[in-house]
Amino acid sequence: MTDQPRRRNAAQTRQALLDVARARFARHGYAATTVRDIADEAGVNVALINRYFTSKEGLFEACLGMAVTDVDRATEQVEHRDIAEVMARRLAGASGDGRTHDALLLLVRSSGDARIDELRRSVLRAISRKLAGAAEPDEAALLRGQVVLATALGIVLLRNTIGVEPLASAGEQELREVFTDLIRAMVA
Amino acid sequence: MTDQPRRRNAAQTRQALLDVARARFARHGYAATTVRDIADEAGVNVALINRYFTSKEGLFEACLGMAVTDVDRATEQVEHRDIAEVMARRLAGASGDGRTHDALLLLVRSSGDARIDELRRSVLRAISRKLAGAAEPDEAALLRGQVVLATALGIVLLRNTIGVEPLASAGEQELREVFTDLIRAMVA
DNA sequence: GCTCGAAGTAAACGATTGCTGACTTAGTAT
DNA sequence: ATACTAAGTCAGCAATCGTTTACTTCGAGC
Repeated sequence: MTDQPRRRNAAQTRQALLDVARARFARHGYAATTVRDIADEAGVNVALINRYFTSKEGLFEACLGMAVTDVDRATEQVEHRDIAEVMARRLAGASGDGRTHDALLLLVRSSGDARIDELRRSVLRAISRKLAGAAEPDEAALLRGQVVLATALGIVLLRNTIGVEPLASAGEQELREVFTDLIRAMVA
Repeated sequence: MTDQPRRRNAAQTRQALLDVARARFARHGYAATTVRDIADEAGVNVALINRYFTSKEGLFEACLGMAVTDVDRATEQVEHRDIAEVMARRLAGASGDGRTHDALLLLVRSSGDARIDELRRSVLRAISRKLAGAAEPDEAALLRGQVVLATALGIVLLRNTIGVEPLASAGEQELREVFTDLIRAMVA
């Protein structure tokens, strides 16, 4: 917040739209999310979505880009052997840690556009490569990395979006324990 | 097929709608699926959806019910200690085995209706209870069962819906191997 | 203080959504 | 053969969707 809160600020408005859209796309999916809902929650006029992002799909793609940036930043300085530990901590984090969870959820949501879907696939592959725990994993290791990724996605789904007990309100400690066991069996 | 194919057959039409709807709801989600799409693919008039299922949500709920029946029938005569093996085989099955995969996918799709969501949660809890491998699992065992369920859901998502390689075209043998390892580490 | 471009607003557009009611057709029982 | 009911059709409703256009308002630079 280096600049004082101007009432008219394009960058700020753009960011507000991105934040709201990301959360809603992640939690309810693309089709179930309305541009009017997004604009209203962001306290912004609907037309600005098209002005800043061309279309609803453009906004979705921008959200995906932001999520990718988040994932990259969260993993770039982490040693391969520590990835699992970091992911366990993020996953087990309180439900309030929406950013990480939404980033993962976004990666399983589709807008129906083939080009965006391909982008999403490449990101998922990149993540599973890191989860495989090797710089240049062979196919078998990559497969196991993707199974770990599948578990992470499933956990976020069951825990945050659907809210299945006791997983939804499991403590960070015990969840991390289970996830660590899993990783040891899969990629260690 | 005990009765000859009459041209007008309510039960047959109803079932055709159910089959198509289940596949589309599972693969594209509730909101992204159109009643007209369902009717067209089933070769049936749109109005019949409302006649037989009251509403789009009614059809969705009926699909969920059918999926529940499928899951029950697939697990009722299986010993607790064999559940994992059975699930591994189903999961690893060819992508053509749509029924099992769609049944799982349906359980992570929401229509937005709170009552249906609660039904869905109870089904997911029941499955994870079986996966926990004990008749009366304690909370810790139940949690691990839900993590296994999360993995299964994530795998179907990545493998069938999104199509991430090499998971999407992994052979039944190797996938089953990995999943068996996972279960051994989680609930064995 | 005036101006001019950027930021934001309002209203409506065409298309599509789920759904309904009046209608037609097919099959069966008498 | 005829009548009656169930199965299926058709056209259109009201609501909502994403998007566009013309407009108003703010705020910085001269």
